[in-house]
Amino acid sequence: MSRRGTSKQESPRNASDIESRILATYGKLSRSERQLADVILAQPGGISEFSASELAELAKVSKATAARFFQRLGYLNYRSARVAAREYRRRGSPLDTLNELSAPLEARGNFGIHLANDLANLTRTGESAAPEQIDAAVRTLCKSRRIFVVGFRNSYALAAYAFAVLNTVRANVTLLTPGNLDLVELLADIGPGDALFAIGFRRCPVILHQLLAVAQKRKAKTLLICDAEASATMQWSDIQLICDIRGTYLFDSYVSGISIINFLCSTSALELGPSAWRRLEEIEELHESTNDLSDTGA
Amino acid sequence: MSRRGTSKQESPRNASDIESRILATYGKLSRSERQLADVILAQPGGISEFSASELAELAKVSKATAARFFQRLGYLNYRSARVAAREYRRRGSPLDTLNELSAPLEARGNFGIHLANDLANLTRTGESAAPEQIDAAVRTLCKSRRIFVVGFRNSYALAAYAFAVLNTVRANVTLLTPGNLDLVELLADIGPGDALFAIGFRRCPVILHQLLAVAQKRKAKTLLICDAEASATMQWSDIQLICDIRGTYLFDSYVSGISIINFLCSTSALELGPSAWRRLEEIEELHESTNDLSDTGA
DNA sequence: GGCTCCATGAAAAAAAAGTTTCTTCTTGCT
DNA sequence: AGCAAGAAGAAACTTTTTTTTCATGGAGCC
Repeated sequence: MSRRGTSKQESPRNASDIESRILATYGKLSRSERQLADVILAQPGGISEFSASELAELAKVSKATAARFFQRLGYLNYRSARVAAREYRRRGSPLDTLNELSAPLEARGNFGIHLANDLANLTRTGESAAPEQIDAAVRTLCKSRRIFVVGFRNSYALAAYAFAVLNTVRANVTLLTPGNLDLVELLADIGPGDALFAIGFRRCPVILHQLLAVAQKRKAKTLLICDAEASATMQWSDIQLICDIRGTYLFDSYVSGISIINFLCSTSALELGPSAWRRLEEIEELHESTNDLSDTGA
Repeated sequence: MSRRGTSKQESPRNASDIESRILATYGKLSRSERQLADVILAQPGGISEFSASELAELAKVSKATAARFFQRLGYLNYRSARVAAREYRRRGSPLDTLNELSAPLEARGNFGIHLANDLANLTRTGESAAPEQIDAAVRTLCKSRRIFVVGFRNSYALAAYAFAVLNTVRANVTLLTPGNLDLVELLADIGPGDALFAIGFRRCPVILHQLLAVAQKRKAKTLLICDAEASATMQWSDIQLICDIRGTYLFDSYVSGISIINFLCSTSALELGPSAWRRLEEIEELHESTNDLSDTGA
């Protein structure tokens, strides 16, 4: 019982978060206070990541003003504002429910953060992508006689995707599955006119370097999709496409890799024109004739 | 030359974030340190929201230990760890990108359009995602004794991804590779306490239905990631996560699928807690001892 | 057993952070 | 102009946080 927090301890307002409180009084703020308000509102992570002094400094305002600001906002002091912000942000975390009463956990909030991060990855990747590298990649994918697709560990999934899509668009695409001896055959086989399409995101095995190096030595084109940290690998490839892969928590995000691969293959299909369409059509017919797809819809 | 960061200032490691640093040494930590590590890893928002004292209290450990912990992790002091965490989290903030570019995407020609489409897919998927389905999915991934991951055609790549990530987090995960006889073995083997994690995007073969149906009949949990058009398949699964997959040109876009899978696995790791972290560390160590990764960076 | 080594917490010391006081400055009003 | 009110910074002050020092206790070794 007892809605704690309505006591004199805290603010009379029951406004939930700092942002609301600020916005509710934004018009009545003085110049310095507004500077502070602006700084605070501009923090996507909320104020709990900052000390009052830091905020003051960011707003080019004295610590005194900052201290007063939070009191005027209705908090007992900065500390209580900070923990309030933290609690607020925390609502909706799966851990919450886990810790508090293991009943139905409600994971709403964090998913949003996760998606926002992936959105940012995509956007940044798009911004930094070099058009001429993309062009070169498409040309390579279209003009090479044979294409070998390779990727290890996490990158294997992307390689599998690239293979699946590319293979519907053109012939002579091979996915080198890790762990078998195809790799050796490749080394014996690859040459001018071929291309090695490598996916080499963070934590990729050294063998990828070796494959790229050999392919290059044999005059095959080498195309690498990787992240910015893979600079060691990049030097072994003719064309590099660099993706943003930052994840919110433990794992890197590969959405931008997937997206680029899709784009490359789509564009290649466009470039190949009728031959690609004919192939797509044939594949479709094959599936229909074997009747193995279940797309009857709703 | 010039491995910045080797100076006395900071750590010799170039590990980017605190979580990585912790995982890299998790096994070598003492009891108290591990308590701290657990508390820290359990914070989805990172440490920057907390003071070292607060962390110490949460971990039931003295402030002294906390202070030492961050130094041992390679930071100059707690403050620098906190700032690092904040910076790390900040990179890639959606605000960053939203504020800074927003316009130029469309100036990027077809690639920009393509990316914009993927962005929209992600956003829509996020908006329509049902939190209780996500919760249920995470619970299933954590609590099931064994998990079988399956996907055909394009969905195979996503299944491979799901397998790769899930497998770093928990044991008893199996990827059913299409085309071999594992499928039959599965049918004989699966039962209550197991889960079938199926990726069934458009144009999936009927065998997926069959697998799901059998799993369900045998009281295994069935979890399906699919698109809105797969309603025929959905009826065979206990939990459905529906992604937007509209592509700009020939191919569907799987970015939202990748994103959801990443989220599910991350959240599962959080929920599994120490057991997941220990596993991550073991895997990391195995790779290090076999020396097969090439992460030396620049 | 006696020894060292190391982890740990308690407490002291050092350093920041946060709050209050006091003074200055601006602004608006008469 | 003179005055009052309020805002803001500097600096003094208080509180909290962080680091270091020191003492204790346990694990492993001779």
